[in-house]
Amino acid sequence: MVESQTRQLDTVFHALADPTRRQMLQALAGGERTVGQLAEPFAMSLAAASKHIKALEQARLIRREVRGRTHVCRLEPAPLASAHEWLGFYERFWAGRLDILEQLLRAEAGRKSEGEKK
Amino acid sequence: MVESQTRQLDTVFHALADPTRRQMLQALAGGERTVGQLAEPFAMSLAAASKHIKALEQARLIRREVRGRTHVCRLEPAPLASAHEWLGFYERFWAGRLDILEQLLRAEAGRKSEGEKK
DNA sequence: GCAACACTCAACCAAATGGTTGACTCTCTC
DNA sequence: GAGAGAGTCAACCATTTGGTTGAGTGTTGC
Repeated sequence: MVESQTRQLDTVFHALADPTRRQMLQALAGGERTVGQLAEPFAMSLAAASKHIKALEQARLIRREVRGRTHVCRLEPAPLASAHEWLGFYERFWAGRLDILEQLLRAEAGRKSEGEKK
Repeated sequence: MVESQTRQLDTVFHALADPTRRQMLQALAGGERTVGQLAEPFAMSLAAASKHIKALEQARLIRREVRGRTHVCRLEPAPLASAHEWLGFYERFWAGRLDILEQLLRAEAGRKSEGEKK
């Protein structure tokens, strides 16, 4: 299950590594879109766009509902949350420096106000 | 510059899409590591591991300092922060639902405790 | 100064990626 | 029911990726 989580991150980060797919996600942030609508902004064949959409689908970043002859896609945010959480682990490395700075400032402030017991 | 940011996200997400490279980052979260130390846990040649390290370096996720014959790597968190921030845009999509759920629960609780003014 | 060490580099290979085109399957509309 | 529309599928192609091995480059230590 750690294994499967690893694979999930593999496919999610791989899906996010392509600018076309990231743009598609941003389009979907505006609401449901058909395959045709998602493909339209790009200078590539519909088949190529369809492959990108499939990659997003396999990463479970989107879900597809077939309505008649059109396929409507919508954002499925859970894997994005996982990726966000994974990155959050490293937050201390870019925020941590601020924390250390803060500690130093507190210590400095503490030394200045020494003796004045609350 | 939007262009360059896009490319940066490309390389960062691509670097993160590989489990070997993610493990290397986690090792580096524990502090500085040499190329040999980073490569050691993996059942692959040093040359292969070196390529992974170069991928991390090109994504600016790590920095390398040459000390004599050893190359010491350390985490460079800024691009992780960018990726985290990019994902953060979608937070409303997974947090929003929880908000709605929360509202429903509150409404439910409110209905149950109707009349019992605090 | 020479052998071992810590790596990188280059050439090579198989598999995956990202694109194309053409044929095919449904579905809708007239 | 025939044609147009929406989209997938399969075959193909060039490029990239992720690995290998073997040789090469500095550095260190005896």
